[in-house]
Amino acid sequence: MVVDDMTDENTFVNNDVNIAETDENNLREILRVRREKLNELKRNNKDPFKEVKYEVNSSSLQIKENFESMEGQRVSIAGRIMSKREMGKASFCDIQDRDGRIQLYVRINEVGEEAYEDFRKYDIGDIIGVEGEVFKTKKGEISVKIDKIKLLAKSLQPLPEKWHGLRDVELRYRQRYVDLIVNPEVKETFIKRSKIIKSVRKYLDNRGFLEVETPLLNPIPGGANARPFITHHNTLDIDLYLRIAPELYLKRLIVGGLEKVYELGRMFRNEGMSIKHNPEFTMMEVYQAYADYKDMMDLAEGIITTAAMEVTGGTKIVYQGEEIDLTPPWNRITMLEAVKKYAGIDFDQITGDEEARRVAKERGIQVEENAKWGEVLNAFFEEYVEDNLVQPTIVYDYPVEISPLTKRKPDRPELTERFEIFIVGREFGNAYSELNDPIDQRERFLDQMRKREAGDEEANMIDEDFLNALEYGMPPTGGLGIGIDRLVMLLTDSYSIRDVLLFPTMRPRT
RNA sequence: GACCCAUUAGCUCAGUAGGCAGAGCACUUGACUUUUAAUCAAGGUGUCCGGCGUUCGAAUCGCCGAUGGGUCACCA
Repeated sequence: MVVDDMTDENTFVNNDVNIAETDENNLREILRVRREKLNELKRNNKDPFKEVKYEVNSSSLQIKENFESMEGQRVSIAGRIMSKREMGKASFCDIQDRDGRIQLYVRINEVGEEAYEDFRKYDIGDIIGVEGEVFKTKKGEISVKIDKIKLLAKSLQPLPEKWHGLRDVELRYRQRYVDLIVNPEVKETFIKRSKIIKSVRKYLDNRGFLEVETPLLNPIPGGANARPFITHHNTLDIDLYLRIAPELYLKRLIVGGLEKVYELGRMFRNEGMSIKHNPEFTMMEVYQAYADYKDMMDLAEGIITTAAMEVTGGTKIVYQGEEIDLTPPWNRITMLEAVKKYAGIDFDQITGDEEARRVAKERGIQVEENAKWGEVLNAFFEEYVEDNLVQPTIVYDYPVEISPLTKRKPDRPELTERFEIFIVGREFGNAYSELNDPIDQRERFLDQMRKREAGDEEANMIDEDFLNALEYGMPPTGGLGIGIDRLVMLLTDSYSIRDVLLFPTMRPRT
């Protein structure tokens, strides 16, 4: 908007905080006082919200790290007031910028009487820009002796207590902005998250993988067993699903000849929430033509250990009190061996679905009435094995029944060339030699369809276009998916997925 | 979805046997020109998550509900 001749802007702008909106009379004392301060600033033509820019030439960290060379130099910095210690005609306060905190020394002689009186009214939480000289106090704290100070934004809400910070988990998730202001370790976690994602991208980019973007809005959700979110497009008048996995699109690109592709992005699954599950989460999937699942094992180790190195400086980490050694190579064990080891049952000796179900019944393992051999094997794996896989372990050769998109082992068609990565008893990745036989893929889809008709809402739907793509010929291909949120949890020692999501899904407050 | 736990001042938390609702920080006023959880003096905090009930009397006991957390189930 362009307004000419705005000689008296008070004609256009209500100078006071909107009383009707804030219902000032009903505000608590602590909130009312700050609004009154703002109104007074406006009356004195010092409305901080009219400031548009502040020239900053240093930061708290820069000053602290380079004190020797910067002592006595003038700097211009800005940040949020986090504490104040007033002593009459001189004061100390700490401001916080993106790098941390630094102490300011504000003296009436330096800033002048009017500015000093204004400063005394500034609140913890206000944002200021200051200029002054770098020095060290008697007690040895690196500080800035201020001679110019400007209020850049007024904080109308009091910050949480300086000592305990914000502890209320619900408030921390709902008002992450406050959490970030007062809990430094939260900021640290999200900086690490960003580094991990950068590291994964860099690792793949350096190896010639092409980052691509495939649709989030899918006519047919595929690539995983999960219930999707449904939405509607008005112009096309069709329901669309939010993607549950990018797999089928990425494999179309392999058919198209891109050969080495990956996508790192948000997935959506309309399922339960827990410390490990959020309805939207981030996953990386990578596909490489002419490679197999063994290649994907090496790739997975490389991606994860490189991220660990970049974020923690090593490959030995501690997660929730447990020492984890990510140094490759990781343990590798077949699912059959693992079940034999931890459950004491050799599924190689069990022939047929019926016998498998009988063994499950004996052990009190719940399986579907018509569960197949492979499904029973998987049930045993989940019940007996997973929790034991604390150190990084690659479990491979999964049964075909639970792997509808995976190539069979040439010598054992009831098994597939698939593996999952387990660390601290949790799944971190899933990979396989991709099924590229369109005839077999159609059979697998039909099998999934039968499960769907039997009431399994998570079973795959038939994706005819994907089958069509396979019919053009997809080279032998290795694919790998890594749950990024879980990786971030592992490398930041976070207990809950909500601690690595800036804005976790919450029920709206009424 | 089931079960368990939590909800008290802006924040962090006490609270009782069912009997006037508390502390620290923050805030207000005053003192203080090198403090750092600054200090000193004085001062006001409130839908005790909501509703219903029991009771002379409920923050406290009961029931229903809300939100969050945890465990389990499903999943990555």
